[in-house]
Amino acid sequence: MDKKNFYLEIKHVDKKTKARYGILHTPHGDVEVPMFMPVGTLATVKTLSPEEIKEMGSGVILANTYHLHLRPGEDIVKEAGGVHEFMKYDGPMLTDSGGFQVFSLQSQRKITEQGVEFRNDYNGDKEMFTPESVIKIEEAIGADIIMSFDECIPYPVSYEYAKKSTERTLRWAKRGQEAHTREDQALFGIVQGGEFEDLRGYCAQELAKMDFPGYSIGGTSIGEPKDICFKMIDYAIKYLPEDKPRYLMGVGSLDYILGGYERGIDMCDCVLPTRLARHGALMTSHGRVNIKGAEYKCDFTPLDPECDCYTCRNYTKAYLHHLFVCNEEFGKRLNSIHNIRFLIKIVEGAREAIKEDRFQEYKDEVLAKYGDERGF
RNA sequence: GCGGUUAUGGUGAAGUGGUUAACACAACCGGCUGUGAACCGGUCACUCGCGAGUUCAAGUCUCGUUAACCGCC
Repeated sequence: MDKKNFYLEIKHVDKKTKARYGILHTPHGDVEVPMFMPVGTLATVKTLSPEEIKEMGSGVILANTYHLHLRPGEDIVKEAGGVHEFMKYDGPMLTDSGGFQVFSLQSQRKITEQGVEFRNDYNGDKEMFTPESVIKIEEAIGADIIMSFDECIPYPVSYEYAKKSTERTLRWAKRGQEAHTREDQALFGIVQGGEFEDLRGYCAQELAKMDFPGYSIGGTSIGEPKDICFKMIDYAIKYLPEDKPRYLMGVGSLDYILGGYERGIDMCDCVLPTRLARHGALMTSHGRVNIKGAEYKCDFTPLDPECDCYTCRNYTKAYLHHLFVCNEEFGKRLNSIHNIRFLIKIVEGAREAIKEDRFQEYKDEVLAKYGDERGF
């Protein structure tokens, strides 16, 4: 990886926490960290156009190697000119490797040292993902940041299994790194290790030795308690190089996001805001709003008067309620615009707070306001 | 006027005389964390048109009655 193409420029570290503010330079532009990345599995953030995503202030968006391999196939994405050209998004992009699908589709696959066997449900073919083949697919897709092929270890899990799996994930990281050829893509290593301090530490140290341009912390937000998630970060992050970006995978509720930033995380992603939006759960400055509720039928006020998004500037809760009840696509879109913007605005506030050495206060204030038991 | 058919929640309806009246939609309330997710879960008929009867036991059988629909005068 050419250092001129991709690097993290740390501008400021919060005096009282490990939170850091910086600029991540990528082949498709510079973005500020810490940041939140919306998920666009199939080369689309469901219901949203690239213009809408940009207007929300989103830095990077994700796509998924496993899903794009199945449909339409990486060769078609490559023929289109790469994922940016394919979906007409010229900002930075990241592809997840399919490691999470090894976890979420676990009933239909078999893990071996070589890789993961699975069945292509669209044509019935038996296929195998290996650390090398996944990198090859990610190169064809062409995102700016790509992930190593890993196994996302379930929670809870035995120490023996976590150890075996983590060692294998490390070998896979090495194999992926050796297979990676494109100079304009940053390949991240992924720290696994379950909830075990020694395994997390060992995995982080071994990955650090391999000198990746960035590091992910994986195996998080899969049902483990919050304190365990934070420990998994702490166990790993002290061994990760300061000057490289750290990506906390799959984390999307406010307490986890801000808790991650507090510990030195630079980027995280989650389907939560977009999925909640499509299912009618909206994140607002006065708590969660289930827009399908009958109480909004005649509520002609904006969803969140404190929000500057397109939805809140133009539409009422009564209208959003109506669209949801009628299962109208436009409702899902307006809801998604709002939830992502809401989250990104809080992240923007976090960046400002870090610059002014008041991240702790900001976090406490935000969580006191939104992050209660019915929070998000 | 005569003969026949039907009658079960807001709706569409299941329901050999035997616990708690199936299921679906609607309604109401939740959930969703590197998206197999326009998804998933919960609540919603102390009662089967009405009235008698038979029976240990009736939404189910019998009689009467009312209503709707279909025939025939």
